[in-house]
Amino acid sequence: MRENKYLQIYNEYSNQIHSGQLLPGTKLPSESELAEAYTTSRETVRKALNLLFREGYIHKIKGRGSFVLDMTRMDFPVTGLISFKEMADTLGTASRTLVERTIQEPAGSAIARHLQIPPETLIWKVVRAREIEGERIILDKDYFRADIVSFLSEEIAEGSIYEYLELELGLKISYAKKLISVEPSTEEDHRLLDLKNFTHIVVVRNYVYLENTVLYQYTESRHRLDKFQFVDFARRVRR
Amino acid sequence: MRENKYLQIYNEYSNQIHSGQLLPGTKLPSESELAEAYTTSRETVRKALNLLFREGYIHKIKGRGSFVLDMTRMDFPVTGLISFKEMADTLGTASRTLVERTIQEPAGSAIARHLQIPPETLIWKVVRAREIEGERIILDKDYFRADIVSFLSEEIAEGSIYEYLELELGLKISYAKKLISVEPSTEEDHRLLDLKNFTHIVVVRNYVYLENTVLYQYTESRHRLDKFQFVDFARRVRR
DNA sequence: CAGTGGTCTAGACCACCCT
DNA sequence: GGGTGGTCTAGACCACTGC
Repeated sequence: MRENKYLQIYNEYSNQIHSGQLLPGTKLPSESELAEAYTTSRETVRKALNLLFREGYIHKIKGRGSFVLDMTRMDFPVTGLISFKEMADTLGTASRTLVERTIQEPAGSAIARHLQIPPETLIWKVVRAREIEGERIILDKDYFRADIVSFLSEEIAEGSIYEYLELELGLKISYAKKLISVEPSTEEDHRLLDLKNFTHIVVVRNYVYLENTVLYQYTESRHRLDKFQFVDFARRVRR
Repeated sequence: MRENKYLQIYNEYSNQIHSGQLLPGTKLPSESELAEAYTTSRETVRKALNLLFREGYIHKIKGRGSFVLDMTRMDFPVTGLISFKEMADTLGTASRTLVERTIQEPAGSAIARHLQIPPETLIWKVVRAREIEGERIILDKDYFRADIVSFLSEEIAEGSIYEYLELELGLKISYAKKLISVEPSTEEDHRLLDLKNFTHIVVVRNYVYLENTVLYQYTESRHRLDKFQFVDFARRVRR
C-alpha cells in the first residue's frame, strides 16, 4: 500500500467529479457501502468524504447521504488567490515573468517588522513583474530569511521559487496568512507595471511559516485593480 | 452528555489559548495522555486536536507533539472578511446601520443571473449603508429568494438578518462562496456612501447556499477602498 | 530505544430523514 | 422502521523525532 487508503478514495472521487464523470446532484454510495466496496472501515471512508466535503466537492446531509456539488460554478481554485500561473493557465494566454532583481541585503526596518527579525538580518529580496497578454499587471516582492534560504539566483526566480524551496531545500511549509487591502500606488508600481492611471493598487501580504512555526518568508503581491480577483469558499461549521 | 466530547476538549483548549492561559510554544499533553485525562479514546482526542489545528490554534509535528501557536499575530477573525460588526467591535468605535430600502420585487435580469432563477421570480431586496465614525463606508445590498424567505421588515434589517434566518426561520446554511474584486464606483455608491473622490470600490459578492444546495441569497458588499481589509489563514495540506 | 502523531479496524449507539 | 451520516471506542501497526 503506497498511498493512504483514505487519500486513494479521495483522489478517485475528486478526479471523477473534476472530470465530469460524476454530475452535480449525484448521490454517492452510503458510507457503509463504500467501506465494503473498498474493503476498509467506515471511519476511513469518512476521512475521505470529509476531505471531499472540506474541499467543496461534496455535500453531506445527515439521514440522506452525500451528494456531488457543482464545481463548475466555483471557479478554481475553490479558495484562495488565483495565482499568476493559474490565472495564465486558466485564461490560456501568453504570460511572462520578468525578474527585476535578486539580491541579498540587510532586511531594513520595514521588512524586519514584517518578518519579525532584527533590521540588520540578511535577507534575499526578489522582485518580479508578471506580464499577461503584453501587460505587466502584478508586482511580486518576495523576502526570504537568508539564514534559512541560503542561496537564490535569477534562474530560480524565473521558475517556481516555491518548488525550489520545497523540493530542493526540503523546507516544510506549515501555514500562511494573507492580508488583502487597497493602498495608494507608489512610484515603483508605476515604474515596473503598466498601471494606466490607477491611483490605487491591491496589496496582498503573505506571511509564510515553516513547520517549526518560524516565519521565514514575506511576500508582497501588488495587483492592478482591474485584474484582481480573489475567491473564498467557506463551509459552514456548526458548533 | 449534552455536548460532544471532542467539542468539549476543543472548547476548553481554544478558550485557554484565546485567554492567554496557554502561552504560544506550550506543548500540549500527548494524545494518549489527553485520552486518559478525558477518559475517552485517542481518536476522539485527535478529532478535537485536528479542529484546533485547522482553526490555527495549534500546530502538530509527527514524533514531537502538539504546540500552541501565536494567535495574537493572527488578527481576528482568523479567516474571512472582517465584517461590519466585528470591525466596529474591534475598533471600539461608534457604528450605525442605515436601512435604505426593504422591498419585495421581481429579481430582474442581473440579480436573476446571480441567483440562478428566472428574472420574474420575486425576491426581497435590502439595501443598507454602514456608518463607522460618522462615515458611511460600506454599502450592503442583499437579495433573498422570496419563496424561501417569505417575510422581511425594516426592523429585521436593522438588526441581524442572519440571526433571523437561522434562529427564527430555521434556515440551515451549508456553505458560501465569496468573490472579491475592484470595480468602478457607481452613481449609487456616491449617493449612499461617503466616497470622497475614490473612482473605484471593492466589491465582495457573497453567494449563500442552504443544506439542500439551493442558492437562496446573494449579497453585494461594496467597501470604500481605504477601509477594506480581508484576512485569509490557510493550513498547508500535504497530499 | 521509548515517545509521539498518522493511519486503520470492527464494532457500537445515536439523531436524523424518508416512506 | 430502515437507511443514512455523526459520534465514540479500544485496540493495532506504522513513521517519525529525540535521546
